[in-house]
Amino acid sequence: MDLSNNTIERICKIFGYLDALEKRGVSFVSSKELASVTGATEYTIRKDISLLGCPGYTRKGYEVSSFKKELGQKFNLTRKRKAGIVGLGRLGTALLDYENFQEDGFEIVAGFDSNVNKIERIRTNIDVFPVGRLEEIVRARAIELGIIAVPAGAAQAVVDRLTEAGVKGILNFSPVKINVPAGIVHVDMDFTNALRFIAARFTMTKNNNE
Amino acid sequence: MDLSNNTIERICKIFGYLDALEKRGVSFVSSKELASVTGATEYTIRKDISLLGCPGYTRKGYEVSSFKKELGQKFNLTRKRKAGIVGLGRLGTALLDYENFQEDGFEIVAGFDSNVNKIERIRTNIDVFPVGRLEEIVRARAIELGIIAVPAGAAQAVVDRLTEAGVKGILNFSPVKINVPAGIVHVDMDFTNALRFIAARFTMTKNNNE
DNA sequence: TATCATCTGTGAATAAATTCACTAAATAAG
DNA sequence: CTTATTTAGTGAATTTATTCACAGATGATA
Repeated sequence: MDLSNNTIERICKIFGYLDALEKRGVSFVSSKELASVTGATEYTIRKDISLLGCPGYTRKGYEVSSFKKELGQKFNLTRKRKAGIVGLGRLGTALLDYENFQEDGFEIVAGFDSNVNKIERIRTNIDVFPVGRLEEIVRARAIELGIIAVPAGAAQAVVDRLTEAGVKGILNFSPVKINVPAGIVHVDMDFTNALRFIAARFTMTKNNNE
Repeated sequence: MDLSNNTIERICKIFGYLDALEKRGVSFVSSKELASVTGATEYTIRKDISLLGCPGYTRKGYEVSSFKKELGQKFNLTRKRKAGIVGLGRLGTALLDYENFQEDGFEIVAGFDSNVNKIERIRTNIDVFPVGRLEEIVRARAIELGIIAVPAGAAQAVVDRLTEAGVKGILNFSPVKINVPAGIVHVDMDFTNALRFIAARFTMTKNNNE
């Protein structure tokens, strides 16, 4: 199977939506509804789903719980993934206790910071360590995902250490481009860049009379 | 001018990189270097830039400061944009003091929360208000960008109020799909979905023997 | 000064992604 | 029971995005 990033992104959104539908007790969902959730068209959604080989039912749509289950299996979204957060500033500590991670199949099993005093002051249920113990803890706890919330200047060094220690994916909140070895998946969450994108789109929008 | 989202995204990344180069005193940058920063190829970068009509110089590349200046003008990235944050939980308060916003042309001029007690406890230099005063403050301070950091259930109502009050762009940190009126630009920053995307890509990666 | 290497710019070619147009099936309505 | 409506599935057509191939330019080198 060789799916494009766009397709995978849509499927991930769909998975989250199916989860919400399931909790609400909804049993079927149409490609049209999924289209509106993902921002794609119903054609694209049906193409995506047909690539996965999941069945839909005429005049009903896709059966929520079995569809979700199948996506979970196909993309290994059922098993809990262990993650560690490096950098426990304002953002890092906020992420430590971000409830949605825990609810949605991800488990934060460690936090790291270079400032030992800060570590002692942090009040959280999650174990926090000095960054010197990063490799040790990543290995010991089989951490698969690294979440980077350190300042820009420290990001690449953290990436190198995380990947060296065996992390397979990285979610990067630092506002710099990071280099990861081949085979390591990473996603950048650059807040400033997102705001810039929005501002840039202002100027592209019709009837823009600023 | 009619640029694709992909192009605008690359341009935004380039703008940020140019800013960093300028601070380092670098005067020229090649399409190859910009390609590695954005994750695109040098061909794509040159196409993007040629769409904008910015000049490059043979055997030198693009002149950093004039290129940055021109991008700033074309996309209105020079003027400071005012933003407000709604929802002052862990994440919202972290964003209130996120230094990079201030450095990069965005100014957080207000925070809002529904919990009045919480508002009194928050220690920050930014003015915080009960969410009841949202429309009033958005209008009074000419806030253009809304940053949403409220729980999922409250997100759509906040979107409606922000857009009604005249906000032109929204950065959504809540993990639900929001509906915005036509003409309003928005970007979703769904952390859980980003982790899901990474996990899903694990299964697509070659030599994946988990 | 002649040659070489490098870098942009861009039309053409290719590849990728999306949309269309239509079929088939199943439920609902009359 | 018949007809209309809704919904998935999918090959073909279209559109969009990327890459290629190469011309043109300029600084470096010998």
